[in-house]
Amino acid sequence: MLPKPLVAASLKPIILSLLAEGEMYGYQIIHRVQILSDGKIQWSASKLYPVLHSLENDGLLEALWRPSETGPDRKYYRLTEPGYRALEAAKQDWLDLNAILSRLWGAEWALSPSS
Amino acid sequence: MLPKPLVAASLKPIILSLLAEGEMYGYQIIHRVQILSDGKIQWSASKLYPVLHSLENDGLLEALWRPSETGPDRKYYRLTEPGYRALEAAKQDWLDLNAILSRLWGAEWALSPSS
DNA sequence: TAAACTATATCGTATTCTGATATAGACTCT
DNA sequence: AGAGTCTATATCAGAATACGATATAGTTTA
Repeated sequence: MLPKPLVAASLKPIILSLLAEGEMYGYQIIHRVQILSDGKIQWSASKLYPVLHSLENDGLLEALWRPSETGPDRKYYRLTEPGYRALEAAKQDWLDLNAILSRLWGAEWALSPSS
Repeated sequence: MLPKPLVAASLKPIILSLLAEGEMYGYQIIHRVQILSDGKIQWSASKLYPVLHSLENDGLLEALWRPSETGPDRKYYRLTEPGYRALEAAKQDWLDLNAILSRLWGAEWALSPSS
């Protein structure tokens, strides 16, 4: 399990990244992140849903209800155009911070993205 | 300026890293971080001091007052042995998170630390 | 002697987080 | 049919955290 501040810092970037790959619903995101992170990140529903609502409110996501074949309806989210731009900005922030840390932790920490 | 959650996530790791290079006092840390980050991270005194106290309380830092030639006394901090270990743990956490993000953002984001 | 700068410290509000709880559809079992 | 479980979204209230404002105080400048 990663420390709380790291989990908090990666929350929005990860949501945006997952949705950039295709639409997903809340529970699905939680399970996907659990797998993706080898269990190092575990989001609760009460953590995820308010963030989804706030991203939707900011116009970065849009939601659509779809029926499930095996349970209650699901609310699928997908990225809007501003959402894609926010994702690029988030990547750049991460790049900036890694650059700062690489000044402290040495060259082997430096990322060299093609962008 | 980096987003608030990223600043929060990097706060303790950066403090530990700076002090691993030698003892420093609060104001000095604030100025150093400002330079180090090209202004992308700007800590206020009211943000830094409580964190220094909490790290000291956790036994990761120890403090010693020294006179200044040009103003009020300064409280210098240095890493304790647990502090050095906490720094290594923080680096590992960062490494883990970058690995997770690299699964989303592609191979060019992967760090290959010698560790 | 007053203003400006350095330096540490803390308070009280504001914000953010999250465990607990609510709602509800579908499925299983007896 | 009723009870229990699982999936799924949603919200609230207390807890934890963040931070602007403010306080204290020594030194320097004017």
